[in-house]
Amino acid sequence: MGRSIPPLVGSSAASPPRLLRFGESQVVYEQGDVAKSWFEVQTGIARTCRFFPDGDRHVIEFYFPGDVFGLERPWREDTAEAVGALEVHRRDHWAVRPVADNEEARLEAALRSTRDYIYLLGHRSAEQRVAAFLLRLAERTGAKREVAVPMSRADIADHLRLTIHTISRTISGLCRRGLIRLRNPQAVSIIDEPALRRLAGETALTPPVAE
Amino acid sequence: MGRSIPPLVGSSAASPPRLLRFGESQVVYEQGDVAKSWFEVQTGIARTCRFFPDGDRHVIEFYFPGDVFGLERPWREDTAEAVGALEVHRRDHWAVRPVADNEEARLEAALRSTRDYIYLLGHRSAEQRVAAFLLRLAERTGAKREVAVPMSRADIADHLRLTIHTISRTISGLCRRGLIRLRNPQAVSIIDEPALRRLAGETALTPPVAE
DNA sequence: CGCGCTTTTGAACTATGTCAACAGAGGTGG
DNA sequence: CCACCTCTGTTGACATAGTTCAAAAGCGCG
Repeated sequence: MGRSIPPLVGSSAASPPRLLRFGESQVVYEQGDVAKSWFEVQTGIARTCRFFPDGDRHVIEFYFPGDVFGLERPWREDTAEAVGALEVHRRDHWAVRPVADNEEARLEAALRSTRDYIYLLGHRSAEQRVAAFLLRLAERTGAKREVAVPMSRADIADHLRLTIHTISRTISGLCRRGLIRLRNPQAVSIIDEPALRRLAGETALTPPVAE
Repeated sequence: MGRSIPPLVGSSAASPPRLLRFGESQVVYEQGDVAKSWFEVQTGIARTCRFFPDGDRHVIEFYFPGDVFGLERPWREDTAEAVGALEVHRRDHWAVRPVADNEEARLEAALRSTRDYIYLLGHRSAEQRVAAFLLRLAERTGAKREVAVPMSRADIADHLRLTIHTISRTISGLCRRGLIRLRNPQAVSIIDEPALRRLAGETALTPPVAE
């Protein structure tokens, strides 16, 4: 499944993108900050999260190389952090930004994807969520069989709204049933993709959308 | 809490709104239809839902008099139905539509509200959800103490992602604890609003947004 | 009155969370 | 190079919120 983000417009010659590097869990920007720029992942993975008064964390989305994030204005709706080593291009000027039409398209896509996410959260079991997550991970990273899982169990748990225990148990369960194999905690082999797909449910998730 | 929907523009003289009436559970438009018009509730309540292959239903939102719904294009993302008797004004022409800027604002508001909704679904207990639902109902209908609950328990359940049993039990529980009183299943009196608010959690929900 | 709805309530079940312990990988310093 | 430490992931035993199943209670309507 491809990216549905509209192409960017404007010449970057006007303000060349700056390459920024972040380490494990370093903050790219913080919830509530004034938004002055947006980012494109070069290498590594970024995550956006919201933190709640009760100390709870919600991982909204993961961004992979080529993905764009941090487009929202005027304030950051969420905090962006590096999952492991991360390189991003920062664009400082709003002149270099999706045009208005595309902005609307972007928001619509974001809304649609958010709704699929609500479906995942509201209507699917732990096993279905994990299956769907792995499949999407494979799709998004272009992996066929050997899927890299660079984020921690805690990241996955806070994204799927489960605990690390349930994630771990569920993954073990999928292994036991022969749907996947675990070379190591960060490397999953998909053995029986059709079964995994069946488990995840037909309802494909729409691709993620930058914000 | 007020509506955050931008004001509408365009003269309705060009195409006068048409008044339509619907009865209990009649369909205003259906998921997948081509969107040719949008609606403003005059009297009664409308609900938008999504239906899933497994027969599951998700009630996305309720719309009260003055609320606008069905703005999305080019296809209906969800089905709109009447909750009891409903009168709406239909606007047939897209000329009479929020302007582009406002459209963007609307989508942003919708996205924000959807995120609060995710928070409700992902991080709150049944009791907290029901409390929040009742308070929002009161706010939206301008009720102080005597809140009308025109939708069925099934509607509420499919909106809060619980079963009718849990809804019913939870409401009974709130009664037993003296936070509310139940004159009849469709009429709740809020007795201890501060306690109800505390229960619902600080995190106020943003007002609903038409689509 | 009797039927068909919605709501309420009770009892048993189950998925997931909580608590607790252990295992393995990697890093650091002796 | 090994001993130790920390951090993450795994696993087990138990707790519990919410579901499921079953039935009764209220209510409108023919």
